[in-house]
Formats: sequence, C-alpha cells, structure tokens
Amino acid sequence: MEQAKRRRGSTLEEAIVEAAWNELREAGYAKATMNGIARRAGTSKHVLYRRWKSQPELFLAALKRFAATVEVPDTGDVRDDLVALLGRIRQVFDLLPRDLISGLITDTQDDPALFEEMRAYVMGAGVHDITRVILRRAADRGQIEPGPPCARIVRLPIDLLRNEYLMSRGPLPAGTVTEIIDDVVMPLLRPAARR
Amino acid sequence: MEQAKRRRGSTLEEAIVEAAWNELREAGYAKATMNGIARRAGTSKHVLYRRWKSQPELFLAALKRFAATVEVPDTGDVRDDLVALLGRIRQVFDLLPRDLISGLITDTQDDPALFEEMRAYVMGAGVHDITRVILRRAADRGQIEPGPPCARIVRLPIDLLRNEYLMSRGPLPAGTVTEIIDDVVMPLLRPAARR
DNA sequence: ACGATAAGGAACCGTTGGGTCCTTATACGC
DNA sequence: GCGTATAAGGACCCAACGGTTCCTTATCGT
Repeated sequence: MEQAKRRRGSTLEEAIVEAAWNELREAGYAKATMNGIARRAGTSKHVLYRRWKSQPELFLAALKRFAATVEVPDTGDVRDDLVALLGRIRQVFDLLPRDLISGLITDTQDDPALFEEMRAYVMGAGVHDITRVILRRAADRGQIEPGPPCARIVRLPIDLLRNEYLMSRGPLPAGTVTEIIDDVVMPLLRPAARR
Repeated sequence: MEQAKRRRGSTLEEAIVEAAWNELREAGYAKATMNGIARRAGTSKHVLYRRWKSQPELFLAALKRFAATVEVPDTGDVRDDLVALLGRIRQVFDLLPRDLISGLITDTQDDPALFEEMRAYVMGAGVHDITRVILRRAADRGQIEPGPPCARIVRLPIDLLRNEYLMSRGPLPAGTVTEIIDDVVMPLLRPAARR
C-alpha cells in the first residue's frame, strides 16, 4: 500500500509541483492549502518548506511548470495570425485556475523579487517575441507599415486580452479576441486605412 | 474614556466602513482583518457580520465609499484631455491600497453577484462616459473622425492603464500615461495620420 | 414606561500558514 | 560493504484568521 521507496531530490520536487498544480486546479487558488498539497504528494509540509519559502512561491513554481507552448501562427495574413495567437492564449487562460493570476498578484506584493518573477512569467516575453515575428512578416509582405513597431504596440494585443481575463469570471467569450483585433489592433497597424 | 453613547444604524455603519478603509490603507488587503476593523471602529465582529456577510463584501463597501470624483477635463485638445483624464485616474490608483483590486478579484470569484458589483465599480461606467464626452467634443472640433466611436475604443485608455496598474507594484511612473495616449490611443483616433 | 431591537463584548470553533522535533530511509564517501 | 551526513516522513504545536454563538445592556419606537 505504502510506497516502498522514499523519493528524493528532483523526483520528489517534481511530484510536489505536480501535486500543487492539481490542488490549484481542483480547489482554486483561494482554497488550495499546503497541507492538501503535501497529502496529495504523499509527503509532509516540512519537505515543502525546505524547497519553497512560502505558499505563493510554490504556487508560482507550479504555474511556471505548466509552461504551455504557443507556436507562431503563419496564415499569410496579419489579422488571421493575430487572431490565431490571441485565440491560443485564450485557450491557455482557460486552463488556468480562475483566481491564480490575481491571487499571485495579491500575495506576492510584499516580496519584490517574487513579484518580479511572477510578472516576468505572466507578461511573457515569449509572447511578445511571437507578436514581433508576426508583425515583421506582415511588414515584409507590405501589409503594414515597415520598420519595427514600438513596444506598446507589440504588447497591445496581449495586454488587452489579459485585462479582459483578469476582469472577468468564467471563460472568455470567443468574440473577445476578434473584437480586440478588429476594433483596436488592426486599425492601428494599417498605415493609412479608414477606421 | 469610553464613549458614553452607543452608536446605531447608519452612524455606526459609516464608522465601520471608515474603519475598514483605514485598516485597508494601513495594513493592506492581505493583512487587514475583521478583528482589526472592529477594534478600530470600537465595536465587535458581531456588528460587522450583521451588515456584511463576508470580509470581501465589507472591503468592497469600503472601496465604494471611497468614491473619488473625476472631472471632465476640457483643455481644447483631445490628446491633452485624455492625458489629463488618465493622469487623474493614475492619482486615484495611487490612493488605493496596493493589493485591494487584485485581492477583491480573487476573493469575489465564488460569489457571482459580489464579483459583478466589484467589476461594475472598478470598470467604472462613469469614466467611460467622461471619455465619450472628450471624444465627442473632439469630433465636434474636427480633431478626430466624426460619429460615435465603438465601445472598445472608448474603453481602451482606461483598460490599458488599469492593466498597467494591476501588473505592477509601486506607484505608476508618470510616463505611462503619455505613452499609452501617444503610442496607442491617439494614432487610433486620428483619421489618416502617420504613425 | 415598556418591549423589541440591536450594540458591546467575550468566548468559541475549525482551519490555515508556518515551524519544531524526532524517527527512519537513502545516497555517497570510504 | 559500512557508516555517516543528509533529508524524507510524520506527528505535533502555535498564533492568527474568518466566522459564529451567547449573554448582557443600552437605545429607540410606541
């Protein structure tokens, strides 16, 4: 019944992070407990606190392990690329415990280093790179103005989607993505188009 | 020493909400406690729970009481109006306990009605109205394209500022406002301008 | 003047994050 | 193969929290 062997090091660590993720998924951020995670991982709190110095630190580790991969869409059209990208990110959001991000923002507030780590992950430089690739390709095709776009424009689509996500409860309606792209992002990209 | 009289009804209620606000300001959302608020208001938890059925509900009441007034700027120029508006909202943000909004988002997640109340207040229809007035005036002056702008555009400035606020710690740098307006909002408003 | 209402105040409950202590299994240097 | 440093497992403790209950006593409406 009991596991014959005692796990150690990275094997154990991996098991704990996975247990934390499961706890977060099933209980949500607000109700997830260290005891629950320890029980789930078949270990004790002692072992948890040896590795992570606080609860939000472990939760952030669990989030980072989740590491969803987002590919660079390449449909041949800027608009469709952006819609595909945001659509994919929307899917990723839907897999997250609903209060994880806001909970981490709240609970890392008094730990600058941890907050920065969270912010870096959530604001995801990776996604910005993807957006930049999409825009560069579009510029090469002559669909948008040439030259590298300013940082704000690159961040814009993801910032708007994240804002929508944080300020809502259930899953985001699909229309949100196309609305953001068609009403805000695309009009900004087209050099001298109407509306 | 002790107050001779026993407060009741709205007098007491007002005192409690104010105590809650002070507690939030001094301790922050994460560390504010019901006991602390009761002590501060010179009453007991019993009285608190008679009026608000949970902690986040009281916190939201305290936030709503805060009710900062935002006037409609009228400088004669769209850009300056928008900069003034966002600048004012930035000031309001700076008066808020740093983790209040994210904390409320997290802790109202399992109470749909309360979440909606929070969302309605934070997304503030009032600010959208102000933006609409600014844009209409600008259209009248011929500074931007005529006709009512779509809802997304109206929300855009505030959404971007709120996103910046939620995803950061200390007070927002002043440059944030002008960046949002000049890099994103204004290029969208000018009918056929460059960049 | 009196009775319903509600304030003040205390004690209580279950649970949490965090920590201590002791036993015991494991990995590694010899 | 053996012994020792290391760390896992697990029980227990702690202060503090949100929320609840109960009792006493002041206030208000009638």
